[in-house]
Parts: sequence; C-alpha cells; structure tokens
Amino acid sequence: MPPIFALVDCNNFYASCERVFAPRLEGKPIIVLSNNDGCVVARSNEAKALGIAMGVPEFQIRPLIRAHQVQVFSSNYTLYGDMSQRVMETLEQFCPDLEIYSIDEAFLSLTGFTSRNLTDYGRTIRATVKRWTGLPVSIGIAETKTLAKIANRIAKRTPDTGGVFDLLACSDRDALLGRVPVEDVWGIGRNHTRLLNQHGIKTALQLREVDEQWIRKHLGIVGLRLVMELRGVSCLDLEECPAPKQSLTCSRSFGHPISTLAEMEEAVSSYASRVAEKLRRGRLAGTVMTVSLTTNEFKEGPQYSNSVTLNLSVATDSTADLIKSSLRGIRAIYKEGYNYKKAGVILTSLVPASQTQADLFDAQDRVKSKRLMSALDAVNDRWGAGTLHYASSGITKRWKAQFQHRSPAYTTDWAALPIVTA
DNA sequence: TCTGGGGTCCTAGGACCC
DNA sequence: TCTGGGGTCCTAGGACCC
Repeated sequence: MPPIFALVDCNNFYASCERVFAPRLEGKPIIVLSNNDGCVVARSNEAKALGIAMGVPEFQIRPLIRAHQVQVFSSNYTLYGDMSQRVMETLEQFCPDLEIYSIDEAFLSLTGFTSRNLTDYGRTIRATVKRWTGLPVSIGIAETKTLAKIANRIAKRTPDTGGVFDLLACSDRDALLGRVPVEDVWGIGRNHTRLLNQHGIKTALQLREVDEQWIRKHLGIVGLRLVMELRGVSCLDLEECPAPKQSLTCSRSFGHPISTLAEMEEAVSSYASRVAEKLRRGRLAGTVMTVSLTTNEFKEGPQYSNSVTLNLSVATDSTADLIKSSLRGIRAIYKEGYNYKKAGVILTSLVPASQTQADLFDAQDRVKSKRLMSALDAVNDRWGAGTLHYASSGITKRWKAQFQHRSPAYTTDWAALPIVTA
C-alpha cells in the first residue's frame, strides 16, 4: 500500500499557548521571547503582520512594541510542554501511528485510510484539537513527509482551505510547487538556498527536476533523498519510537556578563547539575563531557571562546561527579580579562543507566550516591526545581537569566490555576 | 543596557592496520 | 628516476531542524 502522511503543526505554537489562557488577547499581536528575554521566538499572525521577524532581538523592536501595544511574553516551557502533550494525546485518538516530531508538530500515517475523504478527516482532527486544547493547528497531507510539509504550508497560508490541504486530491500540483520558494522546502537552509539560486533553481518545482548526479555531488545523500521525496518517492519513514538520545546539553546566556572565575564556576556547576537531572529523568548516564564558554561576539573588545572535552572513564549520572568534572573543565579553559556571555555543559556517549560499567578502580560508594540522588530529585519534584542544590552552584546566582514577562504555569502548578470569574 | 537553546546527520580527512 | 591500497575508526566542522 502506498504510504500517506499527514503533518499536523500548531499555528504560532508558543503565542497560541499564551492566548489560550488570556482570551482577551484574541486578535491582538503577541510575541514570545527566548531565554533572557533576548530574541523573538514566536509571533501571532497579528505580530507577523506588523513586520516583526523571527529571531530579532527584543530591544530592536521596542518602539514597534509600544506603538502597537504588542503583548510580550517570556518563554514558559513548562506550560508549552504540557500543552504539547495534550495536543499529541488528542491526535493519538485519531491515528495510533504517530511520530512526535517536535514540540508543536507530529506526523501521522494515514496509509490505509483511503476509504475516507482525507480532507474531511483532517478537518475533524483540527476541530477536535481546537475544542479539547484551545489550540489552532494546520494539516498537510501527501505521499511523502517532504510533500506533507509543503501541503501544510499551503494549508496555513490559504484561508479557504480551512486549515487542511491534501496534495493527493489536488489537480494542479506543479503550479503549486512552482510557487513554493526553494528556501521553504524542508531541509533547504541558507547555504543550500544560495547554492541553488546561483544555479537558477528558485522553486520547489525546479528542485524536483534537478539531475540526480548533480544533486548528489552538491547536496550529498540528504539532498538526493529530499529530491526523491519531492518526486513522490517516500524515503523518510514514520519513526514512532524515538531513537535513544545521543547527547544532552545545558547551555545558557548569563543575565549579566561574568568576569570572575568564581562566578563562572557557580554557573557551570549549576549547568552540570541540570544535565545530571536530565540524565536521571531519561534513565541515562554519560561518559564524555564537553565544557565551553564564550564572550559576546556582538560587543566590541577582545573575544575569546573555547571548549574542552573530558573523558569521565565511567558513565555517571551523579550530580556530584558531573559538577566535579565540569569544574575541572572550566578551570582548564577560563582566562582572566574577558567578559563572558555564555557557557555550556554537553554530555555525550550516553548509555542506559542500567548498563553502566562498574569500574574496578572506582572507589566511590555508588549505591549510596544513587540513594542521595533519588532523594535530591524527589525533594525538587515536590517543592520545585532548585529547592535542594549543591553549594558550588551558588546561593545568590546573580548570573542567572532574567524573565521579565513570564506567564504563570497555568496547567502544572496548583497555585497558578487560572481563575474563572462569573 | 539589551542578540536563545537543544538537537541530528553527514562528510572529509587523518591515524592506523594489514 | 619511479615506493600500494583498501578498510575501519575517530573527530571536527558544516548544514540542517524546531
């Protein structure tokens, strides 16, 4: 049976999540900012219409924000993560074969659903998600994932589709592909766009017709797959079981520049703690740690960035171990005389925690450490992240990122439940 | 004053082995 | 004169994604 994919994508996801809990903002421009309230990472349609671009720094659009009373939110990942889960659970009711592709997107396999009118089925899905979660979605349907992405884009931009577009049921496919700029094709980024444009390839339709040898040479195997997908040959399967994670990162910009080793040690050790928590949550342990730091490239003055990779010799998920290594790393690369903007801790060579190798020369009491970590996680789950933490992570944390416009955790914290007044 | 964070996959080139 | 070649593993860097 030939495969059929649907791509379901939440419209302006973060902005829409904020609006669900602030219905007075219906029809108003909304933006959501990145960590530290740095850049715009989500915009409602009204904000897009004002010309606010994705990724612009907030300080550059302040006059626009004031002039049009744009509603500004800091990002609230607890809220978005919970809303995402509700959307995915709803989709599962309609189609058990589902791949959660990102926080706001899922691919469904509609292979074998052809006895139905797929556009109608999509409309039912869309209406149900809206009713159960309050969030608007768009749905694109086609015989490959890459084409489903394009169908989704058409659904989103063409109001009379009612938010659902089935490329299989469409008679003028070539005309539509001819209107899709090549940079909007899934898998074509800035650099490939430049290369393709230099060779006169400007649309999805033109990309589809490119010679296979040429594409293999210039865009590699990934590019070749992409072209085949545009031709309707499915090369990317639905991946229902996510592959095990290969790396785990905590990297953050500071609330203000750091210029002392002591403060840098605090930050890095708190990032290492965060990585340790994520490891334990995923029942993983890590063997190789990379610690990095960097100054602010947007500023004048001397720049420095560096990283160091440490082999931990034994896979671990212990906060104490990881802090110790992160401090060793940061001391190796820290140089006096710079204003640092950001640091990070990355763990790689991850293995399931149950399969960690015992090291004969490892003198530590692993059982004791494990009990300590369980207690630490339990307290922080119950009383809030960071209730218990290692002293090396600092008490004042002056370097921590700022969130001036954060909305409450409406759906995950009893104290923040929205209140309905009659 | 103020510019995010967290991932994956592929490729080219070097080291090493036989 | 003229000095192999193929396979594997590892790593750094590039490109892309949301």
